[in-house]
Amino acid sequence: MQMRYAPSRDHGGAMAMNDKTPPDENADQAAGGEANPPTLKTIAFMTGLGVTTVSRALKDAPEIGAATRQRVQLVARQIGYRPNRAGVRLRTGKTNVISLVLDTEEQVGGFVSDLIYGISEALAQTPYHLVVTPYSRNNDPLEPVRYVVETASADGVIISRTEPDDKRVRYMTERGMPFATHGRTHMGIDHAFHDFDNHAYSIEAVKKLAALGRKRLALLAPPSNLSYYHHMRDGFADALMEHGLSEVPFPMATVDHSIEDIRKQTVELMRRPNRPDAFVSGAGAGTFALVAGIEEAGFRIGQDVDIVSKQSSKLLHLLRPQLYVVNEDVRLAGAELARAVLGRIAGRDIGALQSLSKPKAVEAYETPGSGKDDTT
Amino acid sequence: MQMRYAPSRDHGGAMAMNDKTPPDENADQAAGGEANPPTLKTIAFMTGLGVTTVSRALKDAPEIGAATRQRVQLVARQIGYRPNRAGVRLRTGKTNVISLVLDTEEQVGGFVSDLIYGISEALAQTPYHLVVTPYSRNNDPLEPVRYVVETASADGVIISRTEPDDKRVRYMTERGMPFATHGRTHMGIDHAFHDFDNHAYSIEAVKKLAALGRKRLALLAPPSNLSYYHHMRDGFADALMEHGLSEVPFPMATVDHSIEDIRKQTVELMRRPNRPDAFVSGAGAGTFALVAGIEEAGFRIGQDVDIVSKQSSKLLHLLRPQLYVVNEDVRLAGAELARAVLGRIAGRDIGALQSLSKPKAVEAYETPGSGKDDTT
DNA sequence: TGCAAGAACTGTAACGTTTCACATTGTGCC
DNA sequence: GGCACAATGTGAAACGTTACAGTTCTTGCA
Repeated sequence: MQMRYAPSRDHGGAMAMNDKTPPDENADQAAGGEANPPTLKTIAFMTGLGVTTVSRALKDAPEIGAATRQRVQLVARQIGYRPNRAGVRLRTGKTNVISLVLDTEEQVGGFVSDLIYGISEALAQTPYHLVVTPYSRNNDPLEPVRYVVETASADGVIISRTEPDDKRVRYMTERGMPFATHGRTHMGIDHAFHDFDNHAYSIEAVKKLAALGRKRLALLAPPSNLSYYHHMRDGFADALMEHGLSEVPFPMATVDHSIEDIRKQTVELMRRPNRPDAFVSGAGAGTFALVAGIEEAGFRIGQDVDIVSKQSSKLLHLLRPQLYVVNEDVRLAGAELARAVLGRIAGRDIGALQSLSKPKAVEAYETPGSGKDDTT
Repeated sequence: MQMRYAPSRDHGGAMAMNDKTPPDENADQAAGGEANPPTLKTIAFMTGLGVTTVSRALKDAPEIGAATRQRVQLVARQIGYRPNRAGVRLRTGKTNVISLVLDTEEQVGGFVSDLIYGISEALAQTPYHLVVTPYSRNNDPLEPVRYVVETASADGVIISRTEPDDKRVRYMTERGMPFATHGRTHMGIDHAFHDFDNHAYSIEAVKKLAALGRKRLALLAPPSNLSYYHHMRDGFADALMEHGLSEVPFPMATVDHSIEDIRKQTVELMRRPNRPDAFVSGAGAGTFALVAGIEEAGFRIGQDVDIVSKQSSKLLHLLRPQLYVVNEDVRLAGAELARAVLGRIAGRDIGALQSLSKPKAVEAYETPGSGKDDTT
């Protein structure tokens, strides 16, 4: 698949061998050596054009003749030309990078993996790279964002752990940095986001528990500074009201607490006289702790207590088949978030870049072997 | 914290206002406007030096006077100078990027999150960014690596899912790309790695099961193409021999299979006449499936069957307290891997960049509340 | 025929950095 | 006094790209 350096097409006008200098020592005709990666200059030399023309031709600029354009693009493809990221970035400021800002204390459960995979998938067919920018929950969450903005080290940012009044959102909006949030805000700023509908989730969860005849419900909620705390809590409260159920407050535990803490708090809660007879849980890992605490206090899931839990992995039914679960597709969330930032970067309308993922129905355990068993 | 542009220190020789042009419109003395980020030129202008001198002074080059060096560094610090990554990269080829190459079908369990957090932590105090380069298990694992090498888009690479004869290792070694592997190889190539000692792990696991009086053990192993399959299997076999136990083959399930598949296979295995009375499991998520399968077949953990399992999260004891676990610190692995690549990039000796993490002792469930209870 | 206008292409400069080869001192030594 | 030589600093060029301001043709039209 060898391209000749001075094509003899008698097609465009002056095609005489010109004096353009070949890029460095590439002149030794592809002698099987360690050829440096081709640049615009390489293509310019091969086609006999100027680098400006080549640059333009590759991005379909209108002032380049159709024949030339095709010729350049053909050559570029043949020799596997890839624009040098540093060159582009230096000249234009465009980094082709999306920064995912992550809290490194994030709870277990594959949440982060799935998010990253989802984003990666969406970015795969684009020139964008994904860089992970971590921060510790103890530090200012604004700091990593400020870093990215100040150093202009990404074209777009994805953040999670969104708060109702989120300074990162305000900051990036002010600075004009495209971004998308995992979770919504309530601060009068319109921005791209993807969110799981936790309001609907807790309504469904309560409905399920009501149908099971449960009366006194506790909520294992997110930390109260996060937006989805409010969504989940509001849905919970609304549904309690609607079904005439009461809440057993459980303020000492959130999904951010350690497994150990949640377990302890649950034991304590269950030993109270007015213990709950059901839980709605905001996170899979937390549910592990809930179950442990409940059983340690001497009660049984599905009998004394029912639990509806969100989960992003599929492990809960293996923990206790009696659990009711709602699956949250975090991988999808990642893909949506990527789509959203890319949209913002491309200048698309914010309205089109906001999505809410409705929870599926509450699932009970489906006894295995009920499907077709293929062997023996 | 305002720096004057023409400092009046009568210290170094000629300090007269020179003709060097101020960088773009920064000349309007920090008028509260959107000042562009400072560059070498900015510092050169402020100090009255040439950009070459400034560049040298900042990297402690020997041909710069101590006084000048300090002066430059002071100014740089004051105005918050950060080298422009694109500039450096274009000029030197150095990207200040570490690429983590990940299989996006990776099993659940927070493995990836922890790895990333570990790496991030180690990278935090360096100029390095972490970019995640995904690939699908269906595609050629060499492809993402080739991409990184060909486009020189990172200074170093971390790979996992290492095979005994790993073409990625060969490729990167040939191309001189610094890298570290999560897992060892056996191909006569010396390279940086971090690994968990799975050989020791399965020996400990078998020992534990032997002590419990178990006789017929099955192994939920990694897929046989991966290096640690052999380590784990060899340790398993050695220990069986030593303790005079026998193996019940369990070849139809590996830790890479879906939860569902493992569960099914386990049920089938347990219904055989010569069912195992114990398992050694290579992964936490797999153990969930094992437990489900065992119980579905009508047996009880801790009674009819014992299991020793590796885990990276801390959930197994909440699943069944009767399980025996060995914790694998993946976050540590991440940090070690980062240290290792950085070491390779710095040209350090390979020998110093190989580490093996010994398993801790096999842990039984510690009944909660046995420690100090602080409330009530 | 002359000329304006368009089409097609080009060179130069710039982004911020480092490297190279060179310039300007002052200093020690004979 | 002259000279070599450190010590210290310097401008220019280059990395690969794109934007700007031309330049060279061809073509249409008065």
